[in-house]
This record gives sequence, structure tokens and C-alpha cells, in this order.
Amino acid sequence: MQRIFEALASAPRRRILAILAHGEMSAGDIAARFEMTRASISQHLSVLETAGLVVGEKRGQFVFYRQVPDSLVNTLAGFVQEACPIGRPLRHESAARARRQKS
Amino acid sequence: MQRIFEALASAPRRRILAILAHGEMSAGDIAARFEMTRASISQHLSVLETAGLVVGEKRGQFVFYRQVPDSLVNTLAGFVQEACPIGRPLRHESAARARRQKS
DNA sequence: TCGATATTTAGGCAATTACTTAAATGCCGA
DNA sequence: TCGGCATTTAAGTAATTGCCTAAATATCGA
Repeated sequence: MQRIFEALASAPRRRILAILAHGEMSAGDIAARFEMTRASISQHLSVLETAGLVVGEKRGQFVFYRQVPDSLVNTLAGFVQEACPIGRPLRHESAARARRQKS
Repeated sequence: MQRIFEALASAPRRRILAILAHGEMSAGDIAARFEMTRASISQHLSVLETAGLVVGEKRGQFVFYRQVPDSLVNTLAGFVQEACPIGRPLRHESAARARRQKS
């Protein structure tokens, strides 16, 4: 929980998650999308992995990273449930609030 | 966005949000729930307010804080949409993933 | 108006973060 | 087995964070 939110506090790390939303990718290919050294990206990946948001799998010369399913969304959903005004299931929040605000 | 995730990276600040989920509360009453000086809580409240997650309203001697509706949930929902494997609406995530995992 | 209460602001300090460059590790193919 | 590529680890540095204490600001009630 703490580690997940710390991981999400960094824009490059959020961007890495967005990239990995489309499928796995090697560390080098990820790094190629940033203007930052490979070492720095490796550190970001390690933060994400420690938080349990991604896993890296070494295949030959490369390390392929992918998202851990559920981890992110479950944490955020759980947090929203205790941090948002009670009695408002996550799935209805947007519409329900819009209605309430209008009236 | 950046400010919101930075705000959420702190456990005390997340706890403040959870407290304010039940309704508004004065800065002092919030601070009373923490083992931390009022000055520190005031700083946390200021971070949350700068992020647009809460607003403080001065009434007499007190400043009452409350959550800004939608702000948190909309940001998180928007982020999940681009950071999670595509084609999975937030409202179905938990159940759908549970089913998928079972099969 | 005075003294007490509520809150914020200012200044300082220790710990952490986010980069960097350089070196180490591991795997591949000639 | 050697040279080269992919990646991580190590070490250093500048900037930021989170807390504190002390001081400032504003409001209340007598």
C-alpha cells in the first residue's frame, strides 16, 4: 500500500505502467522511450517491482517486464472505498456525484 | 495529477482523506487524531488543498476542511484507464479479474 | 482591549529521492 | 573463450520531504 502509492508518485513510473498496459516489454525498450539513462529506468522498474506492480522475467539476454494483474486496480479501489464519502460504490461514483451536484 | 499522486504518497495524508470522507472537520480536530504537531498537520492539509483534494473554509476561529467531491475518484479512475491493460472498464475490474483468474 | 485559543508561517535539520557516471554481472555468438 | 550487448549495482550529489520548535496572525470572550 505505502510502497504502491510511493511508486505512483513519480511521473516516469506512472508512464512505465501505462506503457506496460499494452503488454510486456524489455527493460531496454522501455528505457528507449525516455530521455534518461538505462540505469535510472532500471531503478524505476525496481521500485515498481518492489511495490508488486510489475514483474520482470529474464529471458536470455533480456529482462521482460509486465504488469502484475489486479495489483494496481485493487489497491486503488480499496483506497477509494475508505477515502471517499461512504456508501458510494466505486462503480457508481461518477454518475451519482454528477446527479447529486446538479440537484 | 502530479500533485495529487504526490499528496497520496503520504500515509498521514491518506488518513486525513479517510477521516474527511465522513464529513468536514476542523484542523484542530483532525490534528487531535494524530501524534504529530498541529503545524505538521497544517502542512499536510496545505498539500492536500494545493492538490485540489480538500478545501478549507474559515468559520470564526476555526478552519473546517472537507473533501472536494469527485476530484480524487476522477483522477484515479482516469489514471487506471490508461495504466491498466486496456478494454477493462474500472467498474468491472474486480469481479471480472476474479473470474478470469479462476478459469 | 486583553489574554487565551486556533491555525499558519518560518526556519532548521535529518532522511530520502532522483538522477548521474562508472563498474560489475550475465548471456550471447563468432 | 572472448568481445559485445543488456541490465543492474554502486557511489556520489543536488533537491525535496517531513518533521520539529518558535514566532506570527486572527478570532473569541470577558
